[in-house]
This record gives sequence, C-alpha cells and structure tokens, in this order.
Amino acid sequence: MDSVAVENYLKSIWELGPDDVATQDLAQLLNVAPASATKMVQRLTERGLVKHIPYKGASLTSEGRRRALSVVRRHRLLETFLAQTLDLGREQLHDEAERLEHALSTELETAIANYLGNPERDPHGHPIPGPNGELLIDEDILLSDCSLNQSLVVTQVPDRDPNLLTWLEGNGIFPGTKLKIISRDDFGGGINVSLDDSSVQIAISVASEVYVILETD
Amino acid sequence: MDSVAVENYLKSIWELGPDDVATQDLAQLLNVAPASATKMVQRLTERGLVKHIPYKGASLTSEGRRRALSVVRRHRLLETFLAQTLDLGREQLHDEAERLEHALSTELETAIANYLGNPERDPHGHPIPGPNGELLIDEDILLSDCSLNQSLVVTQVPDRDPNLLTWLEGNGIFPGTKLKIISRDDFGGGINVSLDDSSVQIAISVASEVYVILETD
DNA sequence: TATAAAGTTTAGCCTTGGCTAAAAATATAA
DNA sequence: TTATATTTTTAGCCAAGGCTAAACTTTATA
Ligand SMILES: [Mn+2]
Ligand SMILES: [Mn+2]
Ligand SMILES: [Mn+2]
Ligand SMILES: [Mn+2]
Repeated sequence: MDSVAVENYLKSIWELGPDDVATQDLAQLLNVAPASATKMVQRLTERGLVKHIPYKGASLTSEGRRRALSVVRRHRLLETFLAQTLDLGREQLHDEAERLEHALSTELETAIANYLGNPERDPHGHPIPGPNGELLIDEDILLSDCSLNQSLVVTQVPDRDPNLLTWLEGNGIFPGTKLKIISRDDFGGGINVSLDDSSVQIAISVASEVYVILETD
Repeated sequence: MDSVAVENYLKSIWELGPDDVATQDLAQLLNVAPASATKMVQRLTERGLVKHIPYKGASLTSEGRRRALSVVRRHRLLETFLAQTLDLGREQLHDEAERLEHALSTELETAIANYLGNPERDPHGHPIPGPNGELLIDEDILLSDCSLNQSLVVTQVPDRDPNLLTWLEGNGIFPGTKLKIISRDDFGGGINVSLDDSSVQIAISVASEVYVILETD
C-alpha cells in the first residue's frame, strides 16, 4: 500500500500533468520545499511510478497513473458520499476528502460507489474515475473562453478554495447553473454574466476555473 | 495534531488501562516490537500525555486520556455511521473505523454525530464518549460470570475479530439478544445458552468477551 | 535463597519524508 | 553573446517510528 505522502504526490502529478510537471509547481501544491519534491520524485522514479527527466519535469508511468486515479476516485466518491448523507456545504467537502481518501479500503470504496449508484460526477462536477481508472473525457470549455450571449450551462467548478466556492454558491453558480455572458470588461478585469434572475461580475481568473457547455435544447 | 501513531498508542493504552499497562501488551495490540513501544511511551511521557514508571507500566495523564477518548469517540461514531448508511456487516466496521478515525475533522465529527442523533452506543454496544470525553459507566457484567437460568440481554460484543463477530452474528448473538445460560460444561470448556428459538455452545474465552445485563421487565 | 525465565529497557541501526544552504543547469535580458 | 535570474538538484541535516541484539530488572522456580 502506498503511504499518504506517496498517494498525495501521485495525485498532484496527475493534476498538474500529464507532462513535464515542474518541481516548483508540485512543491507549491503540496506545501513542501522544492528540494523535498525533487527527492520524492526520484524515489517514485526508482519505484517505477514516475518518469523524471532532470531539469525538465516529471510525469506518471502507466502504473503511477493507475494509482493516482485510484486516489482521485476515492476522493471524489467521498465528496459525493459526504454531500449526499450529511449535508455539508459544497465548500467543506474537499478538505475532508483530502484526508479520508487515504483511509478507504477497496471494499468500502465499492460499498460507497454502490450506495451512490456509481455516480459519474462529484458535487463539483468532476468526473469520477471508474474502478479500473476509466476516465470520462470532458468536452466542456472554460467560461473565460466563451463568446457573448451564448446560452451556457456550468459543468465544473473548482473545489480547492472554500472561499471561492462559497462566493460562487452565494451567487448561484454551481454545476447545472444556466448563464450567459452579457459583456466583457477587459480593462475592469472581468466578465458580466446573467443568470435566471440575477447578474454577476466574475474575475477572469475565476472564470478560467469554471467549465461550461453550450446549452443544447 | 497528534500523528496516526500517537493516536493509536494513546487509544491502546486507554483500552488496556487504566493502570500499569505492560509494554508487551501494548506492543502486541499494536503489532510492534516491545522496544518500539517502550520508546514511544517515553516520547509520550516527554510530551505529558503518559506517565511511565520503568519496569512497572504506563498510564495516561488526564490530557492523554482526553485525547484517547477523542479517538475512541471518532472510532465509534464512524462505526455507527457506516453501519447506518452503507449496510456493512457488523464485522467489517472495526477495521474501516480503525483507519478513518485519524482523518476526521472536528466539524465532520460533529456533523456525523448530529446526523446520527448523538447516539450513546455503537453497533457493538460500546458506549460513545461525548465531545468532551464524558463516558457512560456501564453496569453490565460478563456472560461468563453469570449464573444458570437467569434471563439476560446482551449489551456488548467484541469488535476486533471479524471471524468471531461473524460467528456470533450467525448464531443470533448481538446487542439486544435475549438469552439464558442453561448449563456449564466446565470440562467441555464452554457454556450452553438458549436463545429465543435456538441454543448454542459458547467457549468460555468467548463468553468472557460478551457483556450482558439481567433482563428487567 | 540462588538461579533461571520472563519482561523491559538501552544501544545502535534503518527508512521515510521533511528542511536549509549551496551548487548546477536553464532561461531571460542586456 | 554574455551576464543575471530563475529553477532545479545535491549535500547534509533532522525527527518520527520502526527494527534487532544485548543489557538490565523483576518474577518465578528449584
Ligand atoms: Mn476535491
Ligand atoms: Mn470535487
Ligand atoms: Mn471498533
Ligand atoms: Mn465498536
């Protein structure tokens, strides 16, 4: 069984990947010093889970990817399970799952998946990898890349920052929300979107973490 | 925050206590070498969580006890939560809780407790400590210590051994079961109990892990 | 009561996963 | 194209939590 640290590194490399994951980015995501990340990347390379080209970057081997996706699956199943049973706010889920994901047996993972009816997405709209690492390919696009006046539906919101998530939620923006960009304020640094019965200004930095699809109906 | 190892040691000392916990017993319960247990007991003494009299035994300080009970609370809440939501068998609960107990925030602990309606006992009949370490005092007695033909109700079964638990369950013995000792077979090494519509022979070693009360009605 | 056995602690070692400071490589700018 | 920043790696250190083997206490036995 991989240690908590190993599981976190694999998942982070997956999140930053697929290729040339920079030591610095990895270190920052995991809150460790760059030297620590280098060392762990070397250990994982030794174990055959990572491929590392010094001074260039790291990437997962197929076994590394398999294990990373297993962690991601547990994480997203847990978020979904906690959201469904207890009712925690969407913004509380991530941090809990971040710790619980390392303590789930395969049996419990399966029991939770069955209980939930093998869901395809977690409460943030992120696809849940299958038990063998099958991952839905999303064809959604960034809100920040959309044109004016298209009818859009939110598919995914970021899950790491509780404050951001609370703000989005408070403005009615979460997976399933229908919206439309009504103007871009390039110098004001944001876009204006209209929802069913309100409108909000969203910073580009935020809009480039929200995924949407074109409304089809 | 205490590490996983520290939490496990504190909980184990509590389980073996309250006084003069032997190095060997601690080591065995935790699956480590006696020397490892000694060293950790010394570190915990240094931290003010344990009192250690060399060659005599270890015990918890009040702060150590507080933290141990916090782990026990999380463990038992988790067992109850898993039993209630997913339906795992009573024998699967313990091992899962054993790992999850270290990954629960206070917020999630509270959310689970509220969801469950602040239960007093877990699925094995073990009392769940309150959020500040208040612990119900049980006045139940060992099945192995009871006389013949008393009307008894099972209150607690052991939770560590899945096979034992499966056997008990299969014979209809779990918290709430009404039974009566109909004979003791001192040389056969067991007691015979009758249930509602069956009877079973139970080894003394098993009967001395099952708690009961006299039926009051 | 002397000796053997059992239990406990000490000594010394190891791996994991952190850290800082310095060196080396790569990227950027002058 | 050379000098400067930036990024990455190496070197050396540390604490936690394991281990085995040897020394020391305590307990049991003859
Ligand atoms: Mn998440
Ligand atoms: Mn998520
Ligand atoms: Mn248990
Ligand atoms: Mn229990």
